[in-house]
Amino acid sequence: MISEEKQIIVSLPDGSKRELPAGSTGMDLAESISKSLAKVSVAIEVDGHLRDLSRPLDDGCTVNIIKRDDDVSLELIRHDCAHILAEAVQTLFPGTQVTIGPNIENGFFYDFARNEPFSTEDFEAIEKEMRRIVERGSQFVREVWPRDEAIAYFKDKGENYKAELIEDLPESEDITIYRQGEWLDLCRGPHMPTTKNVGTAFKLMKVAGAYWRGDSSKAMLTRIYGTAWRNDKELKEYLNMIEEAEKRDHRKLGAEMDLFHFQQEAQGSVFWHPNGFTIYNQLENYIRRRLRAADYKEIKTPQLIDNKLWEASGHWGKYRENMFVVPDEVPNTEDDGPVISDKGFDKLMALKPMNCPAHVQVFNQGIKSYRDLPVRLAEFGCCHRNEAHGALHGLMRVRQFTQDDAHIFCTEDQITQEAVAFCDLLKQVYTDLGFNDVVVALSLRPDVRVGDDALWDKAEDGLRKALVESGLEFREDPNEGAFYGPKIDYQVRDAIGRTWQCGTLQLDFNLPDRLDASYVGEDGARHRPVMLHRAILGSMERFIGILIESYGGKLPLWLCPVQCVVTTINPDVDDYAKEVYQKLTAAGIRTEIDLRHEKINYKVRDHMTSKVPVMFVVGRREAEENKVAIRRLGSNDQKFETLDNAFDALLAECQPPF
RNA sequence: GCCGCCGUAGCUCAGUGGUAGAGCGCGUCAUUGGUAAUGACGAGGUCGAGAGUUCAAUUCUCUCCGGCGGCACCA
Repeated sequence: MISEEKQIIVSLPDGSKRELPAGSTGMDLAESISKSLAKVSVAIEVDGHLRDLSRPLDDGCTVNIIKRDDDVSLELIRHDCAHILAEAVQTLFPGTQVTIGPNIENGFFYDFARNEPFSTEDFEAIEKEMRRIVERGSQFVREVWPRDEAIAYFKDKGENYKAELIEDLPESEDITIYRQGEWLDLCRGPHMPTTKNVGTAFKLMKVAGAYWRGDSSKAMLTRIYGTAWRNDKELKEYLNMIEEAEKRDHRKLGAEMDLFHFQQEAQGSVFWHPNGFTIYNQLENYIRRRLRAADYKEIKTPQLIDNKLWEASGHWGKYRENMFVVPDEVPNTEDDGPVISDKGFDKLMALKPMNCPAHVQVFNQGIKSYRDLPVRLAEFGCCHRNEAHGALHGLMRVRQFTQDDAHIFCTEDQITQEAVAFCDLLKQVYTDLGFNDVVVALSLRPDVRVGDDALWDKAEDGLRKALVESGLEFREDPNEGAFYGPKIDYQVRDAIGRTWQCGTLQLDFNLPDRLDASYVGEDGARHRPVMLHRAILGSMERFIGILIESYGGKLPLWLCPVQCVVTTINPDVDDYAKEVYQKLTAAGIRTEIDLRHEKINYKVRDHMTSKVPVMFVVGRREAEENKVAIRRLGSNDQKFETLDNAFDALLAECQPPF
């Protein structure tokens, strides 16, 4: 009997089409292609959206069958893992409420509400239970529930967080539940066919606190993080990568290379050591040269400024909680009585948390004509911010830091040219410093804002054009701009993949108005300039932290604290070594001489472990022939060169990129 | 700031209810060496701070400080 059943037609990624009975699922499609394909399939991608293999296909759609080996299946494995973790935790720790558990980069997490905190000592038992659930091979079954029923079900189980989630889902959305055996969870899906598809390549990594719905006024939940991969090899590689990355931690290398330290009397502020400050100065000088060439004028503004200016700028109201406030009063030095009198609190000053208001003061001196614009004022501006204690992180997040800051005052018509010039300059600097993995975001107008739409149009177009011309890939974030203007943020990654904001370009239509900056236009009337806040490195401290991690301490020669060590094999050649040392030092190469009576093996190891990039080793042979033996960090070879040739080559290599 | 973990010599760490140990580093001596650790000896610690329990606390409890991992924050 020929069925009159309706047929549907679906397209495959290669363009071919297949006809299937209506109601056929992804699995049916896979089976129609081949049994072996069906075996390894875990999901389908329908018109670009991942779906369960068990969902029926729509007529005319394009279907990509996802195999477990495919890259996209990683997110399924991780998401399934989160569910399995939740079931395991509820099995072992009854009374624990589940909340949310998404897949993330490299793994997954699940947030639990429980009176007792979890500890990493619980991991072994939880992982064992997870493996049992995987082995059990329960099917993931998708169900659509009526909203009220779902809310009632979770409330009845004491799962108040889940009930709240459902209550907040839009009416238009189906309430979907995924079952795995006896256990179920509210979930949008999709999932793989069974828990067995998750495999065994997962590991719980850490416990952490996390606020419910990311809101610090709400309950603190316990988050368990895990990592999950397609196979044990991938898992092992990832764990090795993490281990290697941790060796590049700038806090660790900072101590090993004797660059800087922190201590609790000045928590969150850096004590730069000679080695570290050499890097700092080299970097600062490089930026200074770049800025001069780009027609910036360097200034220096006060650290301590009366609160009247902060009130005028608006920071006193909005930013004060992060400011260090200082009474402008001679403190009481008697043993009795308070250090500061009541009156002292009426006369307050603050350490600047940013440089902008001070730069407007410099701009405001005298009368500016449109012919003076753009005015570009740069400062290596030392700022203090009273950051939350939990936010401090080595050089990356400190309480005292120096921005490579500048403010450009220009007309509305100059926004684009200035943005283009800045993006070019930033790209050039990042290239010189060896960065190409930069996350760039363009943040566009929020709902609440100052300035009219025509100005925002001009500003956003200018920034977009600048980014396109600079050739960096970027994403656009609607609504994410500041109320005072759109901005570009440049983020770079540290050794273990955390991103840190470094460069920024922010347009400001507000501050010139608040602080009454103006210029005389061609028409003889006074106009408001547009203000561009911009930094290339962001903070000297943070950027040096990133540099250290990015190079694993093996910095480019021009930034190295010690560029060359001259050392001897035996004391007979001390005089020759000194001669070599003086030649290099006289040429400005940062050189140290090591005449210790140690074996050459010991001295080589010593300097290699301190990451000295180049050693000139001299013995009797070299002294007689006026040569040096060159030993470089990261190589086990040595090269013999005449002193003159070695010197010329080294000197050339020590030159900064600009 | 919130949750959790941690704090022993300059560094990395072991250890114990009866006031401490290793390696590296440091100092002295010997060694005069050919490319990633020469040997011996020695100095060095109020066991983060304060309080409590105890005959006795570095060890157990609490509070504080700091560090680490997250979260929140980073106009």
